[in-house]
Formats: sequence, structure tokens, C-alpha cells
Amino acid sequence: MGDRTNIANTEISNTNLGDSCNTVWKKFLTANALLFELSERDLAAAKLPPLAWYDVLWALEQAPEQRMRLHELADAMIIQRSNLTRLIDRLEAQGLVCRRNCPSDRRGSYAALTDTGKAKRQEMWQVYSQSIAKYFAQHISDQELEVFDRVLSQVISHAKAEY
Amino acid sequence: MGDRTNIANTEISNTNLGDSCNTVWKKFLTANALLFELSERDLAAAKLPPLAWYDVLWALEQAPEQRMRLHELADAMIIQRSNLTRLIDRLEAQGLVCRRNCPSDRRGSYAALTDTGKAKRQEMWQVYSQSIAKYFAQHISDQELEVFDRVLSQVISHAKAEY
DNA sequence: TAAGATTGAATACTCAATCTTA
DNA sequence: TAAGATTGAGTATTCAATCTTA
Repeated sequence: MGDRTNIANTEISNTNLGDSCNTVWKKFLTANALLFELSERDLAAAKLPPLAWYDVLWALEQAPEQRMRLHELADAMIIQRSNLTRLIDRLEAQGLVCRRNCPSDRRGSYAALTDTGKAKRQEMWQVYSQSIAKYFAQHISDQELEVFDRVLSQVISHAKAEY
Repeated sequence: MGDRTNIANTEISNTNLGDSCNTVWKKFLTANALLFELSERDLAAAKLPPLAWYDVLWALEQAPEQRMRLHELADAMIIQRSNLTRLIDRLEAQGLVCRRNCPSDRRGSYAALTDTGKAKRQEMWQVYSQSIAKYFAQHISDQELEVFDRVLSQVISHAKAEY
């Protein structure tokens, strides 16, 4: 990654911080892509739905009354609303969630978790948690975990403000 | 994230390591999605192509003779071959890369960087490097960067072996 | 028989436009 | 006028099948 066009700047010299940061950024993207693929593969091998479905089911299970407004869910998942509309269509077709009218704002809808959806999430978690353990948890110590948590929390909070 | 079904296991109690790991894993995914979106948005605002194009151009510029076999490029980018075929089609249509026959294996092809492609990568880097600085570099110290580098390298090397 | 690359068909995603209600 | 949600059209991605050469 990174240009080395500023070689004139020999004062910064041996440890070019900008470059090491770009290297780490690239590794961040690579690790994400690899682990996502491997996790998806593990789910598919167990004949289970993709991670995007898990994210919906998990978000709903966390939410009060196990339901969320569609635009909130889209924001939480960092996907576009039109994308979420169709994602919910698919989950609803499988009976994992259902749409409910919003009484206080008749423009809006809720996506609500069904019992089937709850069961499916648990089934997926049996597999997904193993993937996280294998591909991620196994390679990071408690102290390193703290560093990741601190940095990522900071990055996310700034990014959400920009988003 | 994470089930809390093993509450019987009160000995591990207060700091449940498994759970904190799942939380960090989720933050990892969230940060990646947010920063990817923000970077894409910055590029689009400058009327520049998406990150996937940058990745192709960058990989080729690093490679010996600024060219790579298509299957190597697909592996490096962690995308499927059919996906890469069409990605290269688009870049080729814009004159940023060109396909070259492989003399030693007549089944195969190279993707080679053109001068236009090289220039475009530099133009993209002007914008992309700013995004990395704003959204990532600014929030991580040198020491934290070292931790990220160590952990991610480990994760990637294990994941590639599984992939 | 298998590997490198491409293709077709089906699915998923994005962007802009639309419809309804605030 | 704007927000919540959906739709249509275009683009991108996936999966399986195909073609060529090793």
C-alpha cells in the first residue's frame, strides 16, 4: 500500500509511520474478508443461511420486545434501506421474522422476531461461534483484546458520526 | 452477540472471556463496514472508481513486471474467479489494465497494468489515503498499531491456510 | 483427470424514483 | 417539505456448467 513518493523527506526516515499504518489497514481489510468467507463457508456447510441473516436475527433478539423499526435495523446493519427491505422479504418468506405495523407512525413498520427465527439464530450460533473461536479468538490474548476493543470503539464512534 | 446459556458455569463468572471476544469480533465487522462505506463515499464524491478497482491496480503495481496471473489476483483479492473475470473486463474497458497471453501456460492469462491504470491509481490514492488517515490512522497509536499488526498477521496466516 | 478462465442463469445490491403519512 | 418504506432498472456477485489446455 501507500506511495513512497516523498522520499525527499528522509528526516522521518526508517520507520515511516504513515506506511506502517497503511499496511495495518490493508491487513485489517484482508483479515475481515478472509474470516467472513470462512464463516460463511462453515454456515453453508451446515446448510444454514448467510451471516447477513444472522445479523438481522441477532439485532432483533437484542432489541426491546424483539422488534425494530426497519430504518433502525438498516442503520444498525450498515446497509441501505432498499437492501434491507428485500433482506426482510427473504427472512419473512422463511418465517424467521414478520412485519408489524407501527401504531405511532403509520408510515413505518417493525420487523419482529418469530419463534422460528429465534430457534434458527441459536442453530446458527452453534456454528458461527465455533468459527469465531477458530479464526479469531484463538489468535488474540486478553490484553490484545482490550487494545482492539479500545481502538475499534473509538473508530466506530467517530465513523458513525460521519456516516 | 453470544449466548449466555452456560450460566451454570459461574466459576468463570465476572469477566466472561468468550463474550468479550464476541463483542470485539462484532466491533471488528462493524468498523470494517463503516470505514469501507466512508472510503467508498469519499472516492465517489471525487468521481473516482470503487475500492475494488483500487485493489486490482495496487496489486498489479506491486507485482513483478506489474502483471499477475488472473487466478493469483483472485486469490490475493479474496474474490471468486468469475467475479474477477468481470472485474477485469470493466477495468480493461476503461483502459486501466490489459489482458496478455501467458506463454508458459496457454490456458492462462495475465492482467497487466497500463500507464493509464498507474495514473488512475495515484489519483485514487490521493483520496483514499486521506480516508484511511481520517477514519483509521487518527484513532490508533503506534503501540496499538503494533498490536494490530501482530494479531492480524497471525489471523491472516492461519486463515489463508484454511482458505 | 484436473487447472485456468470464461459464460449463463439466478440472486443480491445500488441508485433514483415513487407512494404514503408526518 | 420531508421521512419511512418500497419498487424498477441497472449493475455486480454467485454457483454451476463449459471450453481449452496441462
